[in-house]
Amino acid sequence: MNPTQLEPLDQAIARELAANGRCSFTDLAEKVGLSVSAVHQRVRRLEQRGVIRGYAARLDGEQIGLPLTALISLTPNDPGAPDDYPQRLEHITEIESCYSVAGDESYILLVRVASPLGLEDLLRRIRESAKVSTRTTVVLSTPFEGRSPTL
Amino acid sequence: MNPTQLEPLDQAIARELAANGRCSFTDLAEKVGLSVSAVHQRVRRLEQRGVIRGYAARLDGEQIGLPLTALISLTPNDPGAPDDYPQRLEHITEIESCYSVAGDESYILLVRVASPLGLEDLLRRIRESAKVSTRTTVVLSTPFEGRSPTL
DNA sequence: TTTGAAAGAGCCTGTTA
DNA sequence: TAACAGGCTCTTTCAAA
Repeated sequence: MNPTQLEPLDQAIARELAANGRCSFTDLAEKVGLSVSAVHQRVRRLEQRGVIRGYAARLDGEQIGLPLTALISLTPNDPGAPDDYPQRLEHITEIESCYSVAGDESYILLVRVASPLGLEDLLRRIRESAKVSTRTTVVLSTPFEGRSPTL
Repeated sequence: MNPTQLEPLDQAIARELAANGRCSFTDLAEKVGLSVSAVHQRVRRLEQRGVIRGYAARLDGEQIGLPLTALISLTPNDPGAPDDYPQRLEHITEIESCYSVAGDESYILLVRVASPLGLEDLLRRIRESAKVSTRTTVVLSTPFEGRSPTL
């Protein structure tokens, strides 16, 4: 599944792009010590292989009108039902991430909403869409988030 | 703090860059219906204001050698100690995100490691650095993650 | 897989409206 | 604020090793 392991050069490229997603190929080439075209080719390959899944601007929740973050744990109401919860939740755009977890609960969602009222409405939609009970943990502040991994 | 609210044009730009962080200014200009230089100016302003906090390649944890994700809840050992936990944890690069939360626990961390042994070692370092008890929820799979918000 | 070169596309500044 | 025009940089493809 994991062919060999990421080559050091690819590792360096991925690390750099994780930290600075808009880095130019020229800069990238300098940093990893390859020609521009060689770097270009490797980046394309990393994208094709799915090592790089995409690029995103990281936005400030406060400033884009979604100041309220929460973690929502899901417990199935009907333990016999088929486990298609992610599909049932996919259309709810307030859900940024969905993790299937080991433990008392089945899933944990990370969501962002505009207000407590928005959270209330979101919870209602999650419960209805997925037939689950929810337990919500409100995020008070975010000391740091989305740091790039050390490869 | 949130001057007025994000203008529709800035909103469109932020939305596009959240979905496609490497989008060229030329494409961006077409999509939002402005000239390239006007878009350029707005993007720079969004970056300066901190609406856009940066750009990142989204990497596949499996393929970069960090297949194990976990959520770790922290409870202070000494409730009287000053609350500088984020600072105490900042240097631990396996911690991708750190949320201060309302509830039984004080913080929730999202971490990525290479193996169960790596997780064990990480937990030890977290407990030592921050003087906390930990409760760990292992992520079994990630149906989706880091979706861009709907502005 | 890497390089270098070359053409085109895109970036970005200064100026004008 | 936005558009335009320039000079310059970056991207992308190609042939060669």
